[in-house]
Parts: sequence; C-alpha cells; structure tokens
Amino acid sequence: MKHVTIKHIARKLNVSISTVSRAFNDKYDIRPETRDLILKTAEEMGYFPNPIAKKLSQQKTLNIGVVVPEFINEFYAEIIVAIQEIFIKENYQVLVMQSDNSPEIELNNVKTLIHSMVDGLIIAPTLDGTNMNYYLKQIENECPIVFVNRVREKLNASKVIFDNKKWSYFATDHLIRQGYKKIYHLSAYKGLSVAKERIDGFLKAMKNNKVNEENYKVIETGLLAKEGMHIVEDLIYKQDMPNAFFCANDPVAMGVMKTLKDHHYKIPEDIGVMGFTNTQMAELVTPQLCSVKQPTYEMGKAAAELLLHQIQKEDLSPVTKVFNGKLMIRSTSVRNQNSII
Amino acid sequence: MKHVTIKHIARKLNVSISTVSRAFNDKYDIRPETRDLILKTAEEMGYFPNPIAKKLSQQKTLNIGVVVPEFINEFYAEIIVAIQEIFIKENYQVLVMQSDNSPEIELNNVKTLIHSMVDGLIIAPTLDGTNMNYYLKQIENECPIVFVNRVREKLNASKVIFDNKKWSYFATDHLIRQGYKKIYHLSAYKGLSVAKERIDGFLKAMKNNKVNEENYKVIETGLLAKEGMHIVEDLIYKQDMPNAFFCANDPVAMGVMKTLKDHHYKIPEDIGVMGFTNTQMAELVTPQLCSVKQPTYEMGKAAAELLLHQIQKEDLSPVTKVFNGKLMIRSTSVRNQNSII
DNA sequence: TTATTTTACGGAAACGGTTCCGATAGTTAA
DNA sequence: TTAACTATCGGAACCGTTTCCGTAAAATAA
Repeated sequence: MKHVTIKHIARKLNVSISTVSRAFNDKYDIRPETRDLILKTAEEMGYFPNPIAKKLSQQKTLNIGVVVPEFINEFYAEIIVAIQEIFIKENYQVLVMQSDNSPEIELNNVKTLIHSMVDGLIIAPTLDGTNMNYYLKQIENECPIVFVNRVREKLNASKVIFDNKKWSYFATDHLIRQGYKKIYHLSAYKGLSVAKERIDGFLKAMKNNKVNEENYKVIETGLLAKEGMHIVEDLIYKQDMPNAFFCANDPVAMGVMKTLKDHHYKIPEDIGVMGFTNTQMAELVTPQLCSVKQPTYEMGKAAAELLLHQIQKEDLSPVTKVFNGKLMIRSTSVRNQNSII
Repeated sequence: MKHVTIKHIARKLNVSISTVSRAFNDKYDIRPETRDLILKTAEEMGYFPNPIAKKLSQQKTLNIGVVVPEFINEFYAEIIVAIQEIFIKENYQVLVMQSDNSPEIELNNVKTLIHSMVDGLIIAPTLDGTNMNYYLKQIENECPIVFVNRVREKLNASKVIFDNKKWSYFATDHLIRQGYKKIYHLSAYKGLSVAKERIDGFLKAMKNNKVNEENYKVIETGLLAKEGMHIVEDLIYKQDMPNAFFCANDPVAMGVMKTLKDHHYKIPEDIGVMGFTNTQMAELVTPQLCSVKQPTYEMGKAAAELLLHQIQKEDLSPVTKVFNGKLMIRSTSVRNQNSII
C-alpha cells in the first residue's frame, strides 16, 4: 500500500511543502491559481491526506469511542446507528467496542479507547457504579464522556437516560386496569439502576391502586429468554402462578410466552404478558406482545449531540437528558380485544 | 487531556529519548537495570505510549476495518463479535461500519477505512459485484482484503462463504420428504449470489425428487418480516397457496407464520414453514421454526484468521473457505411430531 | 599491553502532516 | 520617490515515536 504524500506533490510542482498544505487547509494566504493547480495535481496523483500524520500534528484524532454491553441487542444496535450518523457528518470515526456484560472488559475497552486518543467517549455501562470512579477521574482530566442508559440519575456527569420508573408505572397500571389481579414483575439483576427504577415504578403502581401485598411480587430473573422460560416452569411447579407477568425486556417476555403456551395457558385470557423495549419481534409473535417502547434512536442521537457539544465547545459541564417512552398496547395484555388502540 | 511523553521521562532520568524508547521495545541494546528504572518511572508518571505517533513512525495502524450491510442482524452481529475476538488478542483495533444495504455507502465506508490506513479489511458486501472492481484494484495495490458471505464462489480473492446451494437443497428435500406437495421458495433479491445459489439448490431438489413444475415456484420477496407477511396475504387473495414455504431468512419466515396464523392456517399440519440462518427467536415462536443454521461465529473467525495471515505473512494469495450448516428440524416443518429429532 | 569486539547509549533522521515566522515582491500611501 | 503595507510563499520547528548510525567505555582476544 504505497501512498502519495504531500512531499511528492511539492516536488512535482516545485513548490514548498507548506504551500501544498495550505492548498488543502487555508482559506487565504495562497493564490487561487496555485491552490487549484495543487488540488488538481493531487487529484491526478491519487493523493489523500494521511490521517495519522494529521492527528499527530493537530493533537486531535477525530475518533470517538463507544462502549456498549452487547451488539446483539436491538436497543444498543440502534443507539450505535444513531451515534454513527451524527458523528460521520462531522467527519468523526466511531470506534465501537462491546463489553460482553462484563465490567472488567468494559474498563479495558474504555482504557484502550482512551489510550487510542479518542476525542471523546460514549459509555453504556454494563453495571452502573462499578468503574465509575475511574470514569469520573477521566472527566476531571478533561476527557469528554457521555453516559447512556444504565446510570443513576444523581450521577454528576453528562448522561442520557430513560424514565424507567414512570414507564414501569404506566405499564403496571395498564395491567391492573385490564383486571389482572395478581401480577409478578420479572426483574433484571437488581444491582442495575434501571432494574431498581422499574421496580420502584411497579411498586408505586401497586400502592396507588391499593393492591394487596400478597397479589404482587418482584422476582429477579435476568434478561434472557431462557431465564423467562425457567422462571415460569418453576412457578408452575410451585403452583405459584400470577395472572400477569411484567417482564424486564422482550426476550424474557417471549420466553415466558413460550412456556405459557407450552402449558396451554391462554394469553391474554388466562395470563397477561408485558414486555419492555419493544423489539421488532414483538409484533410477529402470536399473540402480539405488549411492550414499552423506548426512543432508542433519539437517545443515541442525544448522546452523540451532547458529546459533540462537549468536544467542540470544550464545555464539560454535566447535562442530563431524560427520555420518555410509549406503551405499545398489543394483544398479550388486553382482555377485551375491542380495547386495542 | 494532558499526556506524559517519552521526552518527559528522558529528561527526568537524564537519558536519551532513544534509550527510553528501547526500554519499551528492544530486547537487547539496553542494560536491564536501565530498562527497569525507565519502566518503573514511566509507570509512576502515568506514561502510556502515544499510539498515533507509533503508527506514524511504524507505518502500521494496528487497525482493521469491517464493513457489513447492517448491525441489527444476528448473522452479522455474531460475525463481528468473532472478528473482534481474534483481532483483540493480536492488539488490533477493529473499526466496524455498516452500509445500510446500500452499495454506495458501502464503497464510501471502504474508502474511509482505507484512507484511515487500516492494515486490512473484511468486507461483507451488500450486493456482490457492485464495487468489486474497486476492491480488486485495492488488493492489487497490496491492501489485504477478505470477503464474507455475499460473494460469488469464482471470485479470485480471499473469502469465507456458506454452501448455500447444498443446504438449500437439504432444506427443500426435507420439506418434500415430509410430504409437502406444493412448495414455494420466497427468495431474497435475485441479484444476490446467495439468493441464486439457494434457488439452484431448491430447483435441484425439485428435479431430483421429480416434482412436477406446477408444484413449485420461486417468488422474489425480500429479507424483511413485512415482506413475508405481504406475500402470503397476496397469495391468499390470489388463491394460489402452496402447502409449504421455504423462506429466505427467519424474519421472512416469522412474517409468513404470523399471517398464516392470522388466517387460521395450522402450522405444520396445513402448511409447513422453513427459515434460514436460525435466529434466536426461532425457538421462541410457536410452533418452533425449522431453519438452516449457519456457523456464523466460525465464519467470522475464519475471515479474521485469513486476514491476519495475509497481514502477518504478507501473503495475499487468495484462499476460499466454504462452510457447511445444520438443518435445525423443529415443529414448523414436521407433520409427524414423533419424528422431531 | 595492544587490538578487536561487544555493550550500552546518544544523536539525528524519518514518518506526513500543520503552523509559526520571516522574506520577497508587488501594491498602496505619503 | 520613499515608506509602509499586503499578498504569497519558503524554511523550519513541531507532534511523539522508531530506528539507523556512530561512539565511548568495557570486555575480550591476541
């Protein structure tokens, strides 16, 4: 891979290196004819500025780093897409790394990216709090960072989060209004702030509707379809079945639905199911899965814009964007089919 | 973001810059005590080598570029994960870009990555052939490139592909053996080599089993669930229903299943359904979706290893790896439930 | 002891750009 | 006509490394 450099052009045209550089960068300080000649010759010679050299010289990489728990997940995939769209317009490269839901790998990824001299970072933490001290130290050291999703609201840093408590409340409230008397919330790992917030919303809905304590329960389940299947098997075995499940996410809800159907429960007549995050599959399963839709694209975009602001204005003051969702009411949670919107 | 450089260390210890550099790189030409002192001091000062400077000096970026049609797709997501795993071990950074199923964006992505001086590229083309001239020119110019998936077998370049014809044949043959008399193949865009190969396998199975021409058909449908839904609606309207669908991928198959169920067709009794690529959802829908499993992880790994070989051995001679799959026999294609493996 | 090799390190060029400073020539003002 | 200014460009330092080359001191061989 031989590359034409600025020197080759300079020699060929008998001008200085700085003049060639000016042709590509300066708006003045160069005669238009000279500039045009240089640009034309450069084009002919197949010249393209070496970004490595430019980065070294300008002390900017035009790279930004993104760290997410996993790729294979519509939520993060869409966030990444949004981030890329924003930054590509500004001539930034987006380096994406996944931490496989491991805080250790996450920390390594962030270190790798910082050592790669990225101009800024968007971190979607796996487990909030774990590496936060390190991250905050980097922010103090003037490294622009924006957090997404799994972070506490009180964290003193720029972040983009979803109002989990509110929408968990709405989802639960909907189930109660549909006449489901006994509702179990299958929660993600309780160490996650998002899980806690959703539990809060769930409990608040129970209190506000004066549901008796023996008619609701929070069960720490996980985020995988398998885990949804196992918990339902378990509850059936223990004869401890509710008549509605409010699940941590859509995959768990699908696992729940699968096991329920295998055991000939009727959804939504016998048992209601509610998901979270609204994957594409929600509309494809039968019955269609009711779920809380999160504005993933908008959240990714917001994170990118916050970071861009931090970088371009050199203003690292913390900003928080809280997003709202939408309850996608579908068959699995609607007993009276006529009431589907 | 102030960074400690090699010069700071040199000044502090009263040694030369080259000595400090040697401490980090050379295996000889430096006294062990000197090296240890330098490394210790560097550690204390929080030094980390500037990768930009290193790249410029070494004329290597330790970056490799990956271009895929889309992220939100288990097939490519898993391939990316495998590629990352291999390259991270070798201290490479993996830059991933998606082309949104557009050959133009794909070309731009590749150009961006080449201009970023990546040491090599893995390209999963959107539409084989479109930009191939440009890519082949880059290979001639000694840029290591490995192709994945949507490429013709006869292409004279390193590539990792799936034996679509063979496994399309097996899938179709299975449907025929299950007693489905009239089978329609919902194909992806026929311009794709993978679509052509699968059509070939489909047709070969028909011939070998001496199925009458009026009892099979290839319909160009697409790769989205929606398209699967539409085509079934259309066939129902036209009263041109087969009793089995062999679909281009799982999403299309799910769309097909959804519409069939909405119209009260029984799967697999009335109509059989076969997917392709075996997504995680295949096991979660009811009935479970029969599908052809592709070794995505292994394919990604193979592509990464081919590229690594090209880069490290400076040997760009073309190598082709053809992968085989597995027929995941599940309910949607099995009329006699006892015969499920 | 002297000659030769080895060891351990410094100096400087190179990678490919950007950018500051200064110089020349032409232009304008006094 | 002379002085000041402007437009245009060259020279060189610089970004942070690597690496080649040279050299003094130490170690070995003669």
